Amino acid sequence: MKNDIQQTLSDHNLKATDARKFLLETISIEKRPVDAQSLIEIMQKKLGVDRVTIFRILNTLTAHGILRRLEFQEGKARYEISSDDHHHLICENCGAIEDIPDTMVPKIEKEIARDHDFLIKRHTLEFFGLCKNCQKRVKFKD
Amino acid sequence: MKNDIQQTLSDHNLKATDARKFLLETISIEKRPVDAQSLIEIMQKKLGVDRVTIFRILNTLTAHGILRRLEFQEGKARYEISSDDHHHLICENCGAIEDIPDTMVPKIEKEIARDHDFLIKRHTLEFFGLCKNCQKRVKFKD
DNA sequence: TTAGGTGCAAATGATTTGCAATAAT
DNA sequence: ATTATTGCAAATCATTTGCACCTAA
Repeated sequence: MKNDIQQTLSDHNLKATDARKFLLETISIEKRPVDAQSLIEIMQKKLGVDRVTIFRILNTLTAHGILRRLEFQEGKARYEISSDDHHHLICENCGAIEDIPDTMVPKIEKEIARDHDFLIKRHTLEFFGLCKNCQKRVKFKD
Repeated sequence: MKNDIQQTLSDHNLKATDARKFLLETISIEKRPVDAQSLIEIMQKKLGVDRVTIFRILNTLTAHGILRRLEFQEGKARYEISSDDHHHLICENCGAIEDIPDTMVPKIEKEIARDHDFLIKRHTLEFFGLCKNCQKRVKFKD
């Protein structure tokens, strides 16, 4: 009996190496998208995996659509398990990230396809601002 | 009589140096968001400006809201003059970038502010896919 | 067994930092 | 005259590449 992760990998004809399994487990557990550096720190301790391997795994899994690569204007990428389309509310003060479902964009995309004759394959929609808690604490809101 | 660019800079208490004026002119002329490297190549020839200066100008002008920093998942930033909110249709084949007006997101933002108690300060919405021309030419559309 | 993965060293590309020299107001 | 801005050299950070060795299927 294969578990979810093993199954996912074998579905994509990817070898189920320790590094890949551990990386997928770690990302699954994290509630917010993680950057390569976090994974490197965790996996270097636990498994002795080289940083290069982690970048390679992230690329492979992203290419296979198992992971989704995100950019929050930090000069580095973050990754999350691919799941239903959703967006992120990113607090610029504490870094909290909340997921919100994607309800409007599919509609917009149809209009765009029609009006601009553009074939949309993917999109990114992120909101930056202050979460509930930080609104109380931060003085300069604008 | 100050021109637009000089006026903008002085409004922000920024000195109107040749490098800044030239950079703003160049970005104004470009129809699509430019990356630092393009500016470096242009400005190094024309004015002999150092690359570091260009990065610093981009940071300063972005901090003052004169420019807007964009990330199209290329591992580098692009910049455009801050203007009305709009989004981009980015062709993954030829790199063409088309602007489209932002009509829906303001509505969405109100709902989010209400439902999630999140203070939105800015957002990014980009669509990736194939432009009209490339749809005809590219074989593997998915 | 064997194609696909990984480690290590070194390279690349984008962007930043420190400090002394320089120019805009 | 002052303070902001620039140039130059060197550093940092994220990510990639080449190649020999290793291992999951």
